[in-house]
Amino acid sequence: MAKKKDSAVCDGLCKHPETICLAKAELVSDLYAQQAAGLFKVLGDPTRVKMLHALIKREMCVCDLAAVVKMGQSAVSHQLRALRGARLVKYRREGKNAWYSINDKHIASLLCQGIEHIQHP
Amino acid sequence: MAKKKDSAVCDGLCKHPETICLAKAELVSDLYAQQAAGLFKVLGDPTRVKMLHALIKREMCVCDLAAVVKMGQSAVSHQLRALRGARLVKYRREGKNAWYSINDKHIASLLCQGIEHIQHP
DNA sequence: ACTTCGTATGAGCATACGTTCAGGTATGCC
DNA sequence: GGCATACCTGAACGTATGCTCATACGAAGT
Repeated sequence: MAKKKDSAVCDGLCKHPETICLAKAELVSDLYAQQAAGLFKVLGDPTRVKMLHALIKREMCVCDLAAVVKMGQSAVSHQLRALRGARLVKYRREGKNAWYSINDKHIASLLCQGIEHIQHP
Repeated sequence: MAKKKDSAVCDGLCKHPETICLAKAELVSDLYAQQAAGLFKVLGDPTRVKMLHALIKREMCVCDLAAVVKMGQSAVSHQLRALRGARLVKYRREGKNAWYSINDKHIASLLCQGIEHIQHP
């Protein structure tokens, strides 16, 4: 009768204890998994993909970006905040304008790889 | 008085019409942005990052994966469904077990690049 | 100083996501 | 056949996400 199923199905060892042991030893840490997921999560929105894609080519200010991705200035600003938080973009103020650009070449590469991937099924 | 602000701040042309024009011309299509975001979104969860990371090294069955990432079998199965949906993993059945593995080398590379990136601030 | 313009921010709301719970479907063994 | 095992699936629930609206802030221009 006693059924404490689910996570205890194989009670930590299942049929393949050595596989589990090896995999556990090589597993990314919780922290790294969390941070990597955080990075990908920020890339995981169509609006942000478009914004970043546009910023790869050239520095742009907020209202230009809004025009390009056809979204409200507020929405764009919120998304830029997310991108800033993840250090994917940097910005500088010049008078009334804020100029944004890609912070890191690796980010551009990551994004492009993702876009390329979906084109080769 | 009349205030139709926000997306119409610069009414589509702002101060930098040629920038906007160029950026619009080079912008990724809605479809590609959507799909790329979809790909990154699937990568944007710590549990799935761990699962994929483990699957890079070796093929594993569901209950092994559950043990490794310390989650319920049901949760893992749901996540695998998402990974299957995005074609990030493939699986084969062998008797009672379902063996999962990474579907594509590009995915492994993408994931690793993400993990590496967070280690080099 | 007052207004205008570009941008940032907070509240509110609808939707999407991830986990758990409770069954449901095959497959293998007695 | 009957039962246990390995996995899948749908509903439910709390939380997170993305957009809009309204407003606030700071730098010009008058």
